Amino acid sequence: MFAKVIIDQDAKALDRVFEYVIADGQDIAVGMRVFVPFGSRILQGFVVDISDSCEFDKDKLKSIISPVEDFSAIKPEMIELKKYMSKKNHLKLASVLRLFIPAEMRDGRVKELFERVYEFVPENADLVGKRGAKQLAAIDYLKEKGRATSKELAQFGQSAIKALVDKGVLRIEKRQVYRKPFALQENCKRVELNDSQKHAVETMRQNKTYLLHGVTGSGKTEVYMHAIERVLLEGKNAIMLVPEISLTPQIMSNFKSRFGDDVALLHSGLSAGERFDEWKRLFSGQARIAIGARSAIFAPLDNVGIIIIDEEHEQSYISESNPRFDTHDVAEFRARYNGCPLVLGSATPSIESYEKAKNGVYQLVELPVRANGRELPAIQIIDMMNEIRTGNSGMFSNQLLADLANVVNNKKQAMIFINRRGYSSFMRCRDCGYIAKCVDCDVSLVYHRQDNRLKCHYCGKQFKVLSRCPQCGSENIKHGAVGTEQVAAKLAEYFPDVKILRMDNDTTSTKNAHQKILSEFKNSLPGILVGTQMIAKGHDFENVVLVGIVDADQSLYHADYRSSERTFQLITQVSGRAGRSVAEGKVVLQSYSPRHYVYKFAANYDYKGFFRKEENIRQVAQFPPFTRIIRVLFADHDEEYVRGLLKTCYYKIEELKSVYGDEIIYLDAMKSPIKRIQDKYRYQIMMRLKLEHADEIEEKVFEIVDKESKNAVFFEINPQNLS
DNA sequence: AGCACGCCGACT
DNA sequence: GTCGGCGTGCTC
Repeated sequence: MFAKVIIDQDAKALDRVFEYVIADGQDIAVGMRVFVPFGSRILQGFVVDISDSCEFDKDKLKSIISPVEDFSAIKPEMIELKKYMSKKNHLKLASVLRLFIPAEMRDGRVKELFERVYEFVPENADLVGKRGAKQLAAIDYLKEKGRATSKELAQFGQSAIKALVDKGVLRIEKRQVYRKPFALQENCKRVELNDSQKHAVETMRQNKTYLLHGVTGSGKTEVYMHAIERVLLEGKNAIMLVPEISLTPQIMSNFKSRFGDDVALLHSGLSAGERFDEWKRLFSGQARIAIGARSAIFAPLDNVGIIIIDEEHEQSYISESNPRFDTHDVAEFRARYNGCPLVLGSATPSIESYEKAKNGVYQLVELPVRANGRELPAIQIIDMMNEIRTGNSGMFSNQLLADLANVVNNKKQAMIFINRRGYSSFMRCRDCGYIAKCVDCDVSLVYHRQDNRLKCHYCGKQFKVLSRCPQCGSENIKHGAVGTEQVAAKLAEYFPDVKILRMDNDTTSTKNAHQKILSEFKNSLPGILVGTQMIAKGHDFENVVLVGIVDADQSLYHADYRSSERTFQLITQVSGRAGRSVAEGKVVLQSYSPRHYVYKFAANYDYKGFFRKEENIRQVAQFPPFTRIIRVLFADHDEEYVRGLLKTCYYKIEELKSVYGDEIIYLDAMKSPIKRIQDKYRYQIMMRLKLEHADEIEEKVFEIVDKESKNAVFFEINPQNLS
C-alpha cells in the first residue's frame, strides 16, 4: 500500500503530496502523523490518503519510518476541511493541518501529566506488624476505598507509605490526570425562557444557518445553553465560539456550572499543558462541548450537533495572520458536513450576515426584547465642537462632568470608554513635526508611561524616550498622549476621593489581572472604570448608571469601508453596560462630528434603520457585500525584489481587464499602509470585483501570482485594511 | 525549509 | 592545485 503524505513544513515548494510505501505489517491509517525520510533528513508528515496505487516512480519510493502517535490525530472530517480551506483561501496544506492539532503536540514539548495512584493489595496486608500504627491506619483507610492518591495518603506520613509499598501492600499505578483550567462552580440555576427565547430554541434545529439577532440583554446565552442541552440529549456534541478572552471568564463559568466536565475550553489564555489536555478530552470524547475563541472551530469533535458563533460580527473571527481564513466559512463547512444547525448570534450583526438573512440565505431569528424587560439606556450626543466654541477645550464635556459628579454623589458607578489603547500618544517634535517611528516597521511608536518607553505595537520593539529631535535638534519634542492613563489621571484631578480603575492591554497583561480589576471595581462605590474595547464586553455591573464615550469618532476616521459599521457596533455594545439591572442608565457620547448618520441610528438603537442606510451606501459605492475585495500582499526583506514582483504580477493581472472589462471595478498596486513590518517591505495589489465572475477572476489572480513568486505572498478576501 | 550539488575567487 | 562562497534545484 501507498500513503500520500503532506510534509509538515510551511514552504511553498513542499506544498503537495509525497508518496511513501507502507511496509507490510505497518499499522498506518489516514490522519496519522508519521516520520518519513525526506532527502537526507527525517521529517514529520500527515497521511492524508492511502491507496493501492501510486503516481510517482514506484522504485524511487521510500517507506514510512513509523507513526508519531498510535492514533489518527486528524479525523476524516478535518481531512475534508483541509481540502476546502486550502482551496478557498489559497493556503498551504501543512499550515492548514497545523491548525487542527495543538501546537504543543507538534513539537512534543508538553508531557501528559500522570499522578501516582496507590492500589491496595489485601493479600499482603498481614505483613504489617502490630507496631506499625501509621501503616495500620493507612490500611484501614484503604480497605474501604481500594485505592488512593498520594495526596490522600499524605496524612499517614511519607515513611509509612514507603514501608507499605516495600512490603507489597500498596502497588503504585500511574494514571493520567488532565489539567483543568476552570474549577467547577456551583449554583447551576436554570433560567426559564421567555416566549421568543423558546421559539428561537425550537426553530434553530435544522441543517442550515440561522442569524440570531437579539438586542443587548435579550438572553442569547440562555438560548445557546438550551440549544446545547438539547443537542447533548440527542447524543451529539457542540461547538461554541466566543470572541476573545475578555468575556470568557463569565461565560465559561456559566457553562461550567451548567454542563460541568462536559465542557472543554480552548483559548489562548490557557497554558500549553491545559490546552493540550482539553484538546485530548474532546478528541477522546470525554468532553462534548468545545468552547473557545476562533481556533475552537477546529475542535476535534465528531458528530457535531450544533455550532454557535456568539457576537458573530466580531473582527477576531477573521484570522489576519497566516494562515488567513474566516471562521464563518469553516463553521459553515463543518455544520454542513455534520448536517447540523449553525447559529450566528449578535445584537449588531455584520452587514454581510444581515444581507444574507435578508436574501434568505440565512434564516433570521429575533429576540426583540430584553430578558429583564428593562429599557435600554438613553444615549445623549454631545457636540464637542460646540464645547470648544464655548471655551471648553478639555477632553470632557460639561455634561459628562456634571453627570459624573452626580454618579459620585449618589455613590454609584460609571464607565468611561476610550477607543483603542495608547491612542495618539506618539512622540512628536513641536518644531519640525518629526514623529518617532519604529526602525523596522515604519509605524509611529506609542508612548507608554508605565515604563517610560516608546513601543512599536506591530513588532514589540522598545525604544528610549527622545529628549532631542533627531531631525532638527529641537528639545521641544513631546508625547501628545490621550490614552486610558491620561483620562484616568485627569479624572483623578476632578474626583480626588473616587476610586478610579483602568483596564486596557497594559493593565491586563498578567494572568488574572482582568478578574482582579473587575472585582475591585465591583467593590468600589462610587467608582469609575476607564477602559478600552475590553470594558465593552459582557460584564454586568448593577451599579453602573453612566457610560461615557470620550472619543466616539475615533473608529469613524479609519480609511475602511466598515468604519461606520464598527462604530455602530461599538456604541451599541458599550451602551449596553449602563443600567444592566436596577437603576436606569444613561450614555454620554462625545463626538466632533455629531451629525454623522451612525450616531442618529445608534442613539435610537435602530439597527434595522442603520442597516438599510449602510446597505444603500455600500451598494452605491460598490463595496462588500455587493462586491468582493481582493488584496494580494507581497512581503520580503529585499525591497527591490518585492517591487519587481509587484510590477510583473500587476501587469499580468491588468491583462484580465481585456476579458472581464468593468467587472473589475478597481485595480491598483501600491505600498501597503504599513510599509515595513519586522524589516520586511510590504507592497500590495488591491482589486474590487463585481460578484458575478468574482470566483473565476480570483482563481486567475491566484494562478498568476503563484506562477511569478516563490514565496512571500498572502491573499486576503475583503480585508480590514483598505488604506 | 534545508541540504546537496556546482561553478568561480584567495589560500596553506 | 584545493577550500569555500552561496546560486539553483530537489526532496516521494
